[in-house]
Amino acid sequence: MRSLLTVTDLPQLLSERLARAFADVAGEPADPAVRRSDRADYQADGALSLAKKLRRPPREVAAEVLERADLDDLVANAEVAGPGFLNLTLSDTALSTLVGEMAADERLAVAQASAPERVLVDYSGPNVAKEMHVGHLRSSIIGDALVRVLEHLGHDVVRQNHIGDWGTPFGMLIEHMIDLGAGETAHELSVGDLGAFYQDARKAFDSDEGFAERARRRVVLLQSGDPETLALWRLLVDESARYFETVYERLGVRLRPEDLAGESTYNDQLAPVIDELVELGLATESEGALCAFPKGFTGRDGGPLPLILRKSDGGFGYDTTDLAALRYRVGDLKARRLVYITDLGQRLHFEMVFEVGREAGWLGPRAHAEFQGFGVVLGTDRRRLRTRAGDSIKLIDLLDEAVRRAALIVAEKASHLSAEEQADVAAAVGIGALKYADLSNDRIKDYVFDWDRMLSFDGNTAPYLQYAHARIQSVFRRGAVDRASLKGAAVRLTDPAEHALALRLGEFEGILHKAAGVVEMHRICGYLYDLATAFTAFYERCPVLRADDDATRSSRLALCDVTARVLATGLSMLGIAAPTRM
RNA sequence: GCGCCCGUAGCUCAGUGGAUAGAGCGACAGACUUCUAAUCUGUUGGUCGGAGGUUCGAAUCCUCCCGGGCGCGCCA
Repeated sequence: MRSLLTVTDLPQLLSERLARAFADVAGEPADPAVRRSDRADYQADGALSLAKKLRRPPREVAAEVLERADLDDLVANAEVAGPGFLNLTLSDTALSTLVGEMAADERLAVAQASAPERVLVDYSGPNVAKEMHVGHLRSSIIGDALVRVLEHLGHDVVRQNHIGDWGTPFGMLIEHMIDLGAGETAHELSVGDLGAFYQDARKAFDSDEGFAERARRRVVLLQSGDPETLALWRLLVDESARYFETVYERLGVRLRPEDLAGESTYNDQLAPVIDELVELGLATESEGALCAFPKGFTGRDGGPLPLILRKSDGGFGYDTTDLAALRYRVGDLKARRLVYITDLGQRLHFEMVFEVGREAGWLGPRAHAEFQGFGVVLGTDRRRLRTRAGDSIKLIDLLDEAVRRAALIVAEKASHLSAEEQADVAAAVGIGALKYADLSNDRIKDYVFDWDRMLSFDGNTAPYLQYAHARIQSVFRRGAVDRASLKGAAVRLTDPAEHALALRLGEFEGILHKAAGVVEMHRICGYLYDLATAFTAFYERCPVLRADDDATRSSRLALCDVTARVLATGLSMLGIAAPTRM
């Protein structure tokens, strides 16, 4: 039987304890269905469905479960209520023990996975020589947050930045680079003027037949491995990669050059992959192209829907590349869980890729792939976020504006800080607000982008959480408290607000597991907001530095310390900084 | 045409089988010689898009309909 010393996930702990009793009563495993409750700390609703199965009165079943459950060390009060709910109130001593465990541990008693899983996360995926936009923002920060949580939980994470670094556009891009000269190209790309570079190349391609012809020839040279062409291509890719790095650095997304695994990575695997699919009988000739028809997908005409393995002109498209990437990730990188984070528009494509992967035996018992898509970013007019001219907004412009707006607020409200500190805080608040606005919404839904709302210090925003964190820090400063000394502090909960705060603290670990499992970072956001709310209620009611006696004071300081660390750790899981002064 | 996703308070969003559906903003009324008022307290506000169904119990599961978005063979 697990105790508070090994588990800091309260609902899970209660669930485990009750599960034994439920199993005894049911004669087989039965879900206790533990939930938060507004009538107690938690409620367990499992007796109702179990009663139905056993054809017994629900309250009688609930009472028997309670009779058999071993909850004495955790629960102060447990009773059958309503039609057969079990209302559970945690004991203050149990919660004190739990907070004490968190206070004494660097990791806030969040366990590392005993059986780490190799998880591959595919995210960000910008295109070479093209500007990054809001779509890359979502993929980048959701992926980054997922990676941070998985790593914190002790998993073995492989990041893959599947950049667009191959294909027919590179003919025109390389020719445009030749026209500009390498030096000028490097300059344009390094200063982040990729939009102009790409558009100029496109313009030349569309308006100048001679250029278009050169571009087409250049594609052939590129695909045939012409050394000079490859060198030019390499330059283009390297310059773009450098640019991506500066954006990631600015955003606080921890993608590195070694995480790059663009489409070109799989060039020499395309033919072998096709050979394997042919051998397995999964490839079919159709309309001059070689196709795979995964089971269960139909097209406009009601016929089977293909992935094009080899185009009728002999070339390869992204279907083949994504299949090769899948095979490589499972076979060579040994990933057991693969998470793809792209916009929802690509769902069908990836579901088809995964189905072929299953039919080919790459996926199955040894590995599974998940498509975790996200919705689009809308303006306050409820239409896709764009510039007034109708272009997609450059990601870097968005970052600049976030920090600029935050700086105005900081200058007004934190004039007591030095100019340098103000700049740091503005960056943390601006970028944090931008990321939090995205992460705090359900990934699958579209969300409305609104500067005023995301930068507000009220409500479920990054600035509110950052401020809550900074306020706690100021308590330590004001009281000249050595936080290290709080590690062994005895926690005593007396006020209901302390009890409520401790409950929320005891849910941290479980939230991380849940968020990583279903790739829903907004669960972490909602949790941190609840925690901050519980803290401010505590802070309003319970004097800390002015507590009546030393024992209460040190207990409350320990609550402050653990809360601050959960907030900072939680925000860091989201890739958001928590300044100590604001 | 077929498929996928979304529809919850005036606005922005939580809540996916449990008790009276929650939060922030807005509006209204309060609380600062501050442990940081960048905060907090209270009031206001909902036929959970609609109609059937399953269930002891449905915002949540099923079916149909309405509205919005996206996708459906050689672009990614």
